[in-house]
Amino acid sequence: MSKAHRREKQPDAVRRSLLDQAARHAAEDGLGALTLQSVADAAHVTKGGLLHHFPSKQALIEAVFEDLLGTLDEEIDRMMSADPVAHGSFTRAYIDAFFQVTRDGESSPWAAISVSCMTDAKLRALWSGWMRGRLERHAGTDSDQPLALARYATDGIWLANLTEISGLPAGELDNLYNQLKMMTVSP
Amino acid sequence: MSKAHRREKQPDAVRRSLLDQAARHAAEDGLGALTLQSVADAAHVTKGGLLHHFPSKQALIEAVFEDLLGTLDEEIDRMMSADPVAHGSFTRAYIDAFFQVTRDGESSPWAAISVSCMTDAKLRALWSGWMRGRLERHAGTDSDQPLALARYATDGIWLANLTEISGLPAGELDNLYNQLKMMTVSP
DNA sequence: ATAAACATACCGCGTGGTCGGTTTGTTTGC
DNA sequence: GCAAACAAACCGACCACGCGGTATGTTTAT
Repeated sequence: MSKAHRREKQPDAVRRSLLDQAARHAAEDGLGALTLQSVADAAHVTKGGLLHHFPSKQALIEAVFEDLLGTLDEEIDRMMSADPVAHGSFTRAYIDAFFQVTRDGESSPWAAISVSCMTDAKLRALWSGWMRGRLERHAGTDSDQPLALARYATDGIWLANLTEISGLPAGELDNLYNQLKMMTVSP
Repeated sequence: MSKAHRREKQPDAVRRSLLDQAARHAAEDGLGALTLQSVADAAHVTKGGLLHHFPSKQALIEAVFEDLLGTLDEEIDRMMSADPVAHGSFTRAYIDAFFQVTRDGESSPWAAISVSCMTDAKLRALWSGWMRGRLERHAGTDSDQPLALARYATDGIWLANLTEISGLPAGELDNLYNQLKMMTVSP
């Protein structure tokens, strides 16, 4: 019994809240368990209100994913601009970004979403498109094979961290992080 | 309109068929799209018959996963026994096994299942348990950090291969494979 | 006045799961 | 050897529920 239509209209804030809550719920219970009702409730809006912003469930999910990709882009750009060395700068930023969400654990919106993303063809395309674009853009500095291997290993670690109940031990995580970072500075 | 109850009873064969068809459907359309009805149909049994073998959908899925883990175990054991070098023998078998299903692409039962496995807490536990047990068992030969990194990279490659629409190019796959194998023979 | 931003009520449908019955196998008693 | 008795395998009809989505009303902003 929400009364959002009696209060001041704030479409942007509502939309933002919907995206955030959808990401949260997906991260907690998996994308499969995501419900329009639960998201609407969490954002203090009715299901009808949600469907006004996003015409379908699929549209909502894609919007969440694109939003997440956007913040990832910003973060990586920020890190890259702070990196004095050119060679492997994208790979280092990639590693840093993923270890950051890895340390955050399940609280990170990325947790379940990017995993469940594989089940959805559209999201898969979005992700691989993002990755392809990014690799093209940094072809000059990040196309070496050892760098690719470091990125793959990062993905694997991130994946393993999700499967483990309480995440990988912090010490081991640090070791892996350092080793990966070293891989990016070789010729 | 199945008439399986009129024909000769063959519970083992039916159970096997149910597991296979469930794995197939999950691999094709994702675990989320898995339906008791579709699995039962594919196995030429009614939904009631299916629920006689597996008391719930969850039970079916877990059984499929355990079955898959069993075949993976066999395969890895077989490969390890054919490996003359002790150091890193499990890691090599692990790499080989995963590259095999990677090359198979979506046709492999592992495709969608192990991805969707992350969304389900029970399956996650099964997988991490399997991995933990295996690592303990081969602690003497496969506990080096470079080996762990190689395994993580394998996971990452396998994951990337799923996200790409038509899989990674075969040539690049071979390069990565060789590089990983070389990582396992260092001191 | 008009459109956007919501709420409310409702529907169709597919789903997982239950239940009682029917057929086939297997064991037991004589 | 042969029924009777019991258990396992399987069917077919059914149900309750939750889901995504629609249609329409009401409030607010411009």
